[in-house]
Amino acid sequence: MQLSEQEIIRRQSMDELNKLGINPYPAELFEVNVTSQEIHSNYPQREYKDVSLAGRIMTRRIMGNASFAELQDETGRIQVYFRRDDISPSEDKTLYNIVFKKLLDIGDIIGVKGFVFTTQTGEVSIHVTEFKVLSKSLRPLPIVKETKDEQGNVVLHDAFTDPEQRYRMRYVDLIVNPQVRDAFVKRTQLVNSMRSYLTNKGYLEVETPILQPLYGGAAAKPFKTHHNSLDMTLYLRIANELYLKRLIVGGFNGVYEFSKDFRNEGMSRFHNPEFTQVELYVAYKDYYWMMDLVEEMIEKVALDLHGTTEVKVGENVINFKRPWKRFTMYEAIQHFTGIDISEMDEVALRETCKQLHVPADATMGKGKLIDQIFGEKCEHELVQPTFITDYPLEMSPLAKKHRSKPGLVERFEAICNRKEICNSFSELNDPIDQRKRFEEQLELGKRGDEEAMTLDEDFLRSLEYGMPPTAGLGIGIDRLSMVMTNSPSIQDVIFFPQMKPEKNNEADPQKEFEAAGIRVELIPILIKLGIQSMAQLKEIKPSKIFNDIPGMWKKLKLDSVQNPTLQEIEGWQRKVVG
RNA sequence: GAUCUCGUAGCUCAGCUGGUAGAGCAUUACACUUUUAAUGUAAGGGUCCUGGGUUCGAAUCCCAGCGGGGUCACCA
Repeated sequence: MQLSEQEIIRRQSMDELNKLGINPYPAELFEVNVTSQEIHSNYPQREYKDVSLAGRIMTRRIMGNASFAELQDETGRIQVYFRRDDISPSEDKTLYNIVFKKLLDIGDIIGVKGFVFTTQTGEVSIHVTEFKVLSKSLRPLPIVKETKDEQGNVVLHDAFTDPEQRYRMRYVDLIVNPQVRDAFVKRTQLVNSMRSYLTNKGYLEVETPILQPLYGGAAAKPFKTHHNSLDMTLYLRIANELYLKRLIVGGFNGVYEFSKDFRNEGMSRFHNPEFTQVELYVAYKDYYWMMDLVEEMIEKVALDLHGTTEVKVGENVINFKRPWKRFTMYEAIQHFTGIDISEMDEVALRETCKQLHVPADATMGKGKLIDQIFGEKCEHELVQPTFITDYPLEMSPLAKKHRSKPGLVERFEAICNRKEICNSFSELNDPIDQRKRFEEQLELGKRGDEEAMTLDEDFLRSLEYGMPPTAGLGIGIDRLSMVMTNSPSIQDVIFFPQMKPEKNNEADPQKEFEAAGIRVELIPILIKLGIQSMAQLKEIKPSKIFNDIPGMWKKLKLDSVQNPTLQEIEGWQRKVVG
C-alpha cells in the first residue's frame, strides 16, 4: 500500500504518542456526561462546571499558547479551548506543545474534561483542563469549512460532494456532511412511527423467509442462490406477500413485516437491488378500509417527523393531511386526457393510445394498454398524495375481482411526488380463481415474460383451507423516506447503496518485492521511484537504481536505511526469470 | 442495455489553439494567550483513471477499457 505524505506523517505521530507512553487506542472506557447539543441548548441558563465530553476533532486554530478546536459528537459540534498552562501546569509543557499541537490531527477522537464558558467573540466553549487521546486517525479527512452568509445560512466550502466517494465511504460522508445523518435518522423515525402505529392497532410484527424455494408475491426477476446440503435452488425474496397471507389463513387477524426484498433488475435513482417494504395484511377488511389506514398512518408519520403534515419536496410542498384525493383509474385518465375509456374495447384503446402518442405494441392486452395510458399521461401529474383505485384485472393476479366493475380488481396505489408509494388490494381468497390467475401467469412466462409469477402449490393449498376476506398493503420504505427527507436519490436514504466493486490494483508490488528477498525497508522507496513490479525492475540499469535510492529516502525523510550495494541490486534482477 | 458527460494534490476545483502541472483549504516549519473559513512568513506534496495511437512533444487530440453521474429504456 502506498501512503500519501499526510498518512506517513500521521503514522509517525502515532509512533511518537506510543513513545511518550500514550496509547493511541486505549482500551478503557471514557466517561461522557454531556453532549454538545445539551450544552448549546442549556448554557448559560445552566452552569456546566465539570463536563466530560468525547468527539472527533474537526477544526483546529492554534495561536501559540492558546488554541481552539471543534469537537464533533453525535449531536453536533462544540468549540473547545486549550491553554498551555492549564494542560501542562508544571515545567514540562510536552502535553500541550508536543501532544496537542504536534501529534493530534483533524479527525482524531479525543475526550476532554473542563468547564463551559463563553469566549469574547460569544462562542460557547469548553475550557479544557484535561484531555485524553481516544483514537488516532491515520487518514486525512476531507476538510469542509462553513461560514454564514448575511441571512445566517450555512455556506459550505470545499464540501465532500463526489457521489462515488460519498457512497463508497459512507462513514466519511457521515462525518463531514451532517445533513446526511439527518436523513437517515428521519428514515429510522419513519419506521419507528409506522411500527408503533401498527403495534398499537394490535397487529403482530412477524418474520418470514428471505430464502424462498419459489419466489412470489410480485412480478420481478429474482436473485438465485443455492443451498449446499439440501442441494437445491433458493431465491432471495422479491416480496413476502404469500407468506403473510399464509399467516392470515393460520388465524392471525393482522400481521406485518418490515422486509428487505431483492429484485434483480435495473438500478436508478429510484431502484436499488435490495430495498425495504412494509407489508400489512388485516383480516375481514377491504381496500376501502385500507385506504383510510394508509392516510391515517402516513399523516402520522409526517407529523412525527416534521411536526406538520406539510413537507417540502424539491420545488413542491406536499401536504399529507387527510383526506387525500381519490380517483379511479378511469377517472384519472378522463381528468388528465379528457377521454372516457371506461367502455372501450382493446381496439378502441389501441386507437386512443395512438391519438395520445402513448407508445403501445401488439403484445399489450387491454389491461396493459390502460396501465400504459395512465403511466404516460397521469402518474407524473400527481404531486399531492392521491389514491388511484380499480386497476385492470390482468395486471393484478393476487387481487380480488371488483365487487361491481367487471374487468377490474379492488386495488389502489397511493401516488405522491409523481411516484407510487404504496400498493394495496382486497386480497384474492378464492382458491379456484387464484389457481386460474397463476395459470395465466404461467402462460405469460412460457411466452417469455421473465417477470411472470410462478405457481405456488403450497400457497394455493393454504387458500383451500380458507382465508378470510383480507386487505393487504405494501409501502415502499425507501421511496417514502425519499419524500419525507426531500432526497432526490434512493442512494441518499440507503446507507450502503449497491455499487460496482472498487478497482483494486491486482498487482501488489509490496508482496512481489518481498518474495524476491528485497529488504522490507527498501520497498517503499522502490515503489515511490515508480517501480511497480520485478519485471519493471529488471529493465532498469542497476547503477540507476543504486543512485536513485539514497536520493529518494532522503526525500521521504525516512530514518537511515542501509543503501543496497550494486551487487545486491544485480542479485534482485537475477531473480527475474526470463 | 442505449446515449450524453465527468475522472488533475488528502478535499474542492483551474489548466485557452498540444509546448516544463496551478490555486484555496489540508500537511510541514516558525511566530502568535479569546480565535472561529483565525492570521503572517516559508516549505513540501502529482501514476493528470488505465492501456494503446497521432505527434519532435499529450493532462489537452483520437481509439479502447475501467469507474462515477445525468437522461432514456426495463422495473405493475
